Amino acid sequence: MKRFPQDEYHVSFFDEYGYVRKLCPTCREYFWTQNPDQETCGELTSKDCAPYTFIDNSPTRKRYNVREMREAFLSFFEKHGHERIKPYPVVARWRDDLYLTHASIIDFQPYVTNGIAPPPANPLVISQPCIRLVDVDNTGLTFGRHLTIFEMGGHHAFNYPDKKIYWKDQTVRYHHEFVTKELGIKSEEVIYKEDVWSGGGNAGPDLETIIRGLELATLVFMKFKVVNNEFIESPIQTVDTGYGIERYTWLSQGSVSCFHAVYGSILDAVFKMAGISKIDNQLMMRIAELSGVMSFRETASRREARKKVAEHVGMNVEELEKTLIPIENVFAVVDHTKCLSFMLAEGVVPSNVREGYLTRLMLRRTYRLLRALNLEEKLLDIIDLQISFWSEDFPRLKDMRDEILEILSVERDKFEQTLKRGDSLVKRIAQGLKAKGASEIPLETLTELYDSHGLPPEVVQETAETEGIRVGIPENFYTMVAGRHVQAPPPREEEKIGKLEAAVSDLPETGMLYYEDPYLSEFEARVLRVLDDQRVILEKTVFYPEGGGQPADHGYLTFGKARSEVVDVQKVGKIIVHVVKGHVPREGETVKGTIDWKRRSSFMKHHTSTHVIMGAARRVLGEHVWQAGSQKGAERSRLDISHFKRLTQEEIHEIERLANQTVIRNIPVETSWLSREQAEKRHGFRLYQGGVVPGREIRVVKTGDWDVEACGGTHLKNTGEIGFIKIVRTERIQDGVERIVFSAGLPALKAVQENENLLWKVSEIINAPLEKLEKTTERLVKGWKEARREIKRLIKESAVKEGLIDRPVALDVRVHREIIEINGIKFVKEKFEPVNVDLMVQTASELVKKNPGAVVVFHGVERKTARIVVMAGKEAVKHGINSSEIAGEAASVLDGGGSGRTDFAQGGGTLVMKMSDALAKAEETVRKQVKKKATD
RNA sequence: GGGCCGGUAGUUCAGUCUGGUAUGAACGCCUGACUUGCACUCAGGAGGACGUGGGUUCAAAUCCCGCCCGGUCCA
Repeated sequence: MKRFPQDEYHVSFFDEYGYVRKLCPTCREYFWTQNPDQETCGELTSKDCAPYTFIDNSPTRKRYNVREMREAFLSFFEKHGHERIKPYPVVARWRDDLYLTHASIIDFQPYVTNGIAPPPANPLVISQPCIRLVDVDNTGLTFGRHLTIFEMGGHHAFNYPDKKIYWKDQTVRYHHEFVTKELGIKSEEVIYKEDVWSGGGNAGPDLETIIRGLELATLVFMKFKVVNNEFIESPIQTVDTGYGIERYTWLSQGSVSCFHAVYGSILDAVFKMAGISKIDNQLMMRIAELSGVMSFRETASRREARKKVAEHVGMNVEELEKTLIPIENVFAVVDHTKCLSFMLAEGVVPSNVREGYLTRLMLRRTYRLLRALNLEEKLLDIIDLQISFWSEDFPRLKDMRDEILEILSVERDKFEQTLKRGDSLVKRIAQGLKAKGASEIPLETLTELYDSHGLPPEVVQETAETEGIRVGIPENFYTMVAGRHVQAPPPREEEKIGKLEAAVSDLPETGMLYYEDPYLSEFEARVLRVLDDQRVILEKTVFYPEGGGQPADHGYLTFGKARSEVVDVQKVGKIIVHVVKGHVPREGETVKGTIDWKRRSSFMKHHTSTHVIMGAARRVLGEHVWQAGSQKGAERSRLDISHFKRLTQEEIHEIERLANQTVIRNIPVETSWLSREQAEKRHGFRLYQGGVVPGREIRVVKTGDWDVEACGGTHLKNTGEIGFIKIVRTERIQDGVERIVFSAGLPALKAVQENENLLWKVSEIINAPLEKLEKTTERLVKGWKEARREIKRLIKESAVKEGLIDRPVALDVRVHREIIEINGIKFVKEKFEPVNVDLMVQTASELVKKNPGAVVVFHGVERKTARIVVMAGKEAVKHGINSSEIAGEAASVLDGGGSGRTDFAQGGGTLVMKMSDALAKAEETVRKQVKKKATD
């Protein structure tokens, strides 16, 4: 990363307070200090520039807990003219480029930082819960320097060309005043380290603030946009600060770990559950002083760091790890469970996609940690502790408590199943390998176990080694797995749109008549442009362009005596393009447009129904239900919702009932255009059901008290016009996403009638009245199964009887059986009519069992195929009989094939009239085989 | 969104690559014997639309193509 020149960091505050710029000899970074003796940058990182010196030795005036620290921060900036803003959700639903809120500035990107929308206040201050999963491996190891969930205190100022709030100097002064005056830290203890910050398409110089080894805040001066790796000056200069509320809390308490400072009673409770009681505080403190060096991505260097810590405290590594690992695990557990609670409180459903997948990974990781601590059954208890601990500051947790616990227990059960399944799978594989004399699981199997069955190699190792099978885990295991997934990205269609965009960029916005009055079906408008003889742009239109899951309108444009058919309508920026077939109007001409009203009105019914069902689903299933996609049709539409279980029949019916109740209530549907910040303020982030909505102004569709969404579709005036909603079926399109397929209006009635027809048809077929359908079907299936069993039994019985080669004449119902002797081998031929392969096989089997010296050839013809079954007794096989060969030879005469084992084979063919030839061939083959053996 | 794995007896699974009788295995269940406690033991028995629909073939649990259901990895 490039460095900025000194000027970018040199603020007048530094001169005024006697700060000097130095170069850290260890990490080669520049820093500013008031202390002339300060040699290094003073930060404890993996480069080990300095140890922590605040452990058991706090530099602050008093001890703060998280709430007190948050409040101190917020009210300090409030006092200095900042407006306090409520935190945003930890799931960044207003953005499509990331899943989780990982910094306070995320709340204002991209609309505010790009100047599209004004900030909710300027300047403002916020304490934003953030989730960062990149440091998940380091959580616990570094005693709390890394957390997956933390609060970022941010005071932000947005400087526009015509309106400056404050910039670098003031930002540093605010920070300095906060830590010295408010917290009481000595000025000379505060070091400012130069750095370059870049992220989310923006960049700028930043100062990291370091006190007693700990980095506490980052003061970022966003003044560049990043375009193609180049920094371009941005017209808006944003002060983006991040104060680690937890780190300040830790500093103020000087506790052994940040977890002690933040989680207090929860940490104690988990230690107690884990039976960790005797913790050597002196030892812990000495470890803590160096804990920051443990942050590494690779296991190898982590071991090195571990060694360093061990030396520091005078223990060997094994001894140290034995004490330390359970403690680190507890640290990670209290962190991860808070993180999970917050994610689930936002309604994230664990799944195999997007933020749901991150939640799943988090849960699985937590569960493994708990297992290592022998605490897996305490998961829900710990979550419950977190919920009550944080609820006072984040009441949503409390509201969502029951849902959080239910989602979690379902997800945990799933994982337990996976582990259980995996365990027996590994055992079977291990036993199979042992049987083959192998002693190690092949790498390919190991990768497959992970990739297809979700079993990390460590888990496989654990199980396999109890079976005495070794498991070698290569260093680059996960890279290798990733290699299995590499593939070319799908080609994009962006280019075409780009071309079109250029061709219409000079035109004014198309008037959207369908918004002014969604019931309008005819209009007149002037043609502004015609492209490629098939794309028509009008000054205004009632044709709805495809968008938001609602298909484009169809219809006609008439002009003079000609007319063209509109087959598609697309939106390019703010221009609406009609794709037409047939005659094409001229530019400047006035045309009359007519849309296919039946089609459109059905879309409107289905679209409003989607919102109605959405509201119903949320009420029946819970607040975690979000729209994951939707597609409207004229007959049938679908709505995908996030939910953690398959929908039951009862739930579907309840959703259907509520939805229709809403139809009957005839609720007015109001649409309005609101500014983004106003819409969010009034309706919350629930608005973004269909995904991110771009632009400064948002169209809000409000269905009374039932549902409100940002939506660009055409809607009915009130829900009563829907008439009737019928859920046709549901399917699970992904783990955690259920698809509801439904019909609205008359198509809904049609759907019901189709089902009814089906019932009638079935009733007719099985000849039972509708009300007895269930009982009768049950009886029929039962009877059918019994009959199958009976047939099987009879075949066996008959086979035993018929299997006697010299049966009593009375039993000899068949006249086809022929027996001849060939060199002491009894050659038995018999025609079966009708053909029943099962019976043939069973009878043959019985026959050779009783007559080991017999060769049986059973044959028969059904329709156009001839079948042959060959069976040889033990003695016959010893005499050289090979059934497979006999079947093959005979069947080839029939223009077919046959094979099997020496004692049993089957064959057949289509030349049914050649059966006698085939049998002759069979006899000939038997003679050959016997003769050959005799001469051997 | 993309990839991979799986669906066979009440349950967990063999069998699928290489098509040819599901003598399928274990556990569970039923009957009986032996025993009275630790996964009792022994003998016998019942229990299968091989997920589903097509195709290929003389012949499909097995090969090919849809679909449904479950699992899992990646972004």
